[in-house]
Amino acid sequence: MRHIAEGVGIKAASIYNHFGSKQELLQDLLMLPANLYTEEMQTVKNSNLTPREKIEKLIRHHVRMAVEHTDTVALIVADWAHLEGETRAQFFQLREDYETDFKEIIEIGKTNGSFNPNINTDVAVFSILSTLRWLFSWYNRNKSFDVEELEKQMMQVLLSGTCI
Amino acid sequence: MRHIAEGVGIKAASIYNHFGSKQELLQDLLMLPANLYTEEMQTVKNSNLTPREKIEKLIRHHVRMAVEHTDTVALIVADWAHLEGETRAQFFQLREDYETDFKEIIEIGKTNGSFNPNINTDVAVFSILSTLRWLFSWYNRNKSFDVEELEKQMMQVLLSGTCI
DNA sequence: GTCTATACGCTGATAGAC
DNA sequence: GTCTATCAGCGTATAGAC
Repeated sequence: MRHIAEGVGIKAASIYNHFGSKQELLQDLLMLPANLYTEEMQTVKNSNLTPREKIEKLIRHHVRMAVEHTDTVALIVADWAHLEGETRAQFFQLREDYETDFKEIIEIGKTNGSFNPNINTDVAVFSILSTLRWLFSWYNRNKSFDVEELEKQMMQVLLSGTCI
Repeated sequence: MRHIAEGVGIKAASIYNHFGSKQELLQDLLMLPANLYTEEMQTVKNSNLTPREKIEKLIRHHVRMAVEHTDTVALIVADWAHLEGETRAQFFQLREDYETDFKEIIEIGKTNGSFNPNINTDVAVFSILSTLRWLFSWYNRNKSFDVEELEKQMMQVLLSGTCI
């Protein structure tokens, strides 16, 4: 709290005029951006895009978040583990629902020919989301990389692989 | 230190008869397994496998580590950030060298037709290693998954992608 | 090599003056 | 809404008995 206070030019005690506790501060910083992923998922689900287009739109959203809100994504990925009680359960639920929706899109895509039915959906989604979650750390070291090129590359690597 | 001591049935103070400090304990736990990745990379580099086979061998090694030494990999991935001083720099170097070697294999593979020359090597390697680093957490929730099937799936997802 | 006792810095948080 | 003063708890680590 002392470090955070120093960052905004006040003393630690003054933070408690704005947030009830350190935990409440963490919750306010985490949950709002976390909900952005859920909202994007709802938009995608309610669209009439193909499964392939839906996954591409979600990937683009992850890339945009990593690029435009690098620090916020870093906070979510690194510090969700410090959430407690009700809010922690709520975050877990958001995350689990997101993954379930993601998998469902892939499953449907498997049946209509846009995704390879031989791949395990669990493994594939884990791989895609692992990469997208930590993309902020890659971008932190490659800030000059063109955003549209990054989107294109992520699409190719995550969907078509690195081989010929 | 109290928790660790409790885990082995002694008091926290007694740990200091075996390790000079908490930091030293962390270093001993981290650096030995971290070197296993470097050793495997040396073996692969000195082999006469094709680039594609080299990457496949490295992927298999990551999967084996995640499955057979789940807790150790979790420790490395989560707690390397708490390393200090000389050892921290040493860990960074190991990791950086590993990534450089990994990228070099892909680059060579691009020129002789086993990897897609249109993909950005940095992005591809980041994606592959992100997945492999966090695989331990997936396996923690899917311990019953067959190891050979997991190897096969990882190979397919990371190298050929999820699309048709 | 284990224990108890203890030092001491850092952390989150509160009380109360301004 | 900010500050100073202060607290209680926890963390790592040491001293010294057994």
